[in-house]
Amino acid sequence: MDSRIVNLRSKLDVYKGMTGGGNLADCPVREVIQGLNGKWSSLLMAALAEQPYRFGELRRLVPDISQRMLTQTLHDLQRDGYVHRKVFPTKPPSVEYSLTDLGRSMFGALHHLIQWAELNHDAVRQARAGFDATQA
Amino acid sequence: MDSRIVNLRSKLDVYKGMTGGGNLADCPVREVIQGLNGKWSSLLMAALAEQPYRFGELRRLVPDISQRMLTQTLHDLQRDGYVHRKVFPTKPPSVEYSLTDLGRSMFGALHHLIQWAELNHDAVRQARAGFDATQA
DNA sequence: CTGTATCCCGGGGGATACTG
DNA sequence: CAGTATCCCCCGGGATACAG
Repeated sequence: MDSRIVNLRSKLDVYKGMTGGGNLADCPVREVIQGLNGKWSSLLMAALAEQPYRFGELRRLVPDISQRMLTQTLHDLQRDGYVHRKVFPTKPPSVEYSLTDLGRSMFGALHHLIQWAELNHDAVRQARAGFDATQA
Repeated sequence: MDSRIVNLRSKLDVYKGMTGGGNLADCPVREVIQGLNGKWSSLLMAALAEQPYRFGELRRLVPDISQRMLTQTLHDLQRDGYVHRKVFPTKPPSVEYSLTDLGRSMFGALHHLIQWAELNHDAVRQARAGFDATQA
């Protein structure tokens, strides 16, 4: 069996998470991808991939995030199973956020994209500049 | 030199695209990542990774995208250098969209995330369901 | 210290109609 | 066929104030 045959499965079908007639509206892959679409999701994943952090540490680490969005993004990441929230019943209370196994697994994939962006952001910048120049 | 030393470079620093005191506000990696944050960007990249498509073909391929967002998303992807737009001066005119080398390179990285999503969306779904159950 | 609760604004994104 | 143009709505996300 030619391995190219395998590759004939449409990348769009892979995206849809199903082959052929699947309804694109509610497709599982899109749900997952959009969970990372927030302004701060991937950044916080990168931070927590480094080590567990407390709430205040994260806030200092990412100075331009609002308290509201930090809470909400962590909440969303926890909901999707990427982040574990551990409360220490001290006074005043402290909370530690860390990646779950699922979160580390997901970041392994996300990391490729981040590394690509680091290596190629110059090319993207130039593409934008060139494109904008012609549109002027 | 211990290879673990290399890994000591903070994943957050990698994300910032600079080490240490970089300003997180305007960091190149974030710019690139957010270029893919749109609702339709990654989906269209997946489609065009398969093969070049004409405008109308894409619209039929993704029935739930509005004409406006298809135009705009393709425009944005072209601006970032991922997509090439080729006009055939026929009557009526036809336009073909395809990935550039940069686009194919970027999709190579994005593909990891899409594949991960396909393999693990069940786990994410369950995490969400479990989380929502406790919050009820 | 770690959050909610409100208020508010800008922009992403849908529906529809019109043009080359 | 492949777009623009316009209108409009919703919600992501910031600022601020309050609470356990």
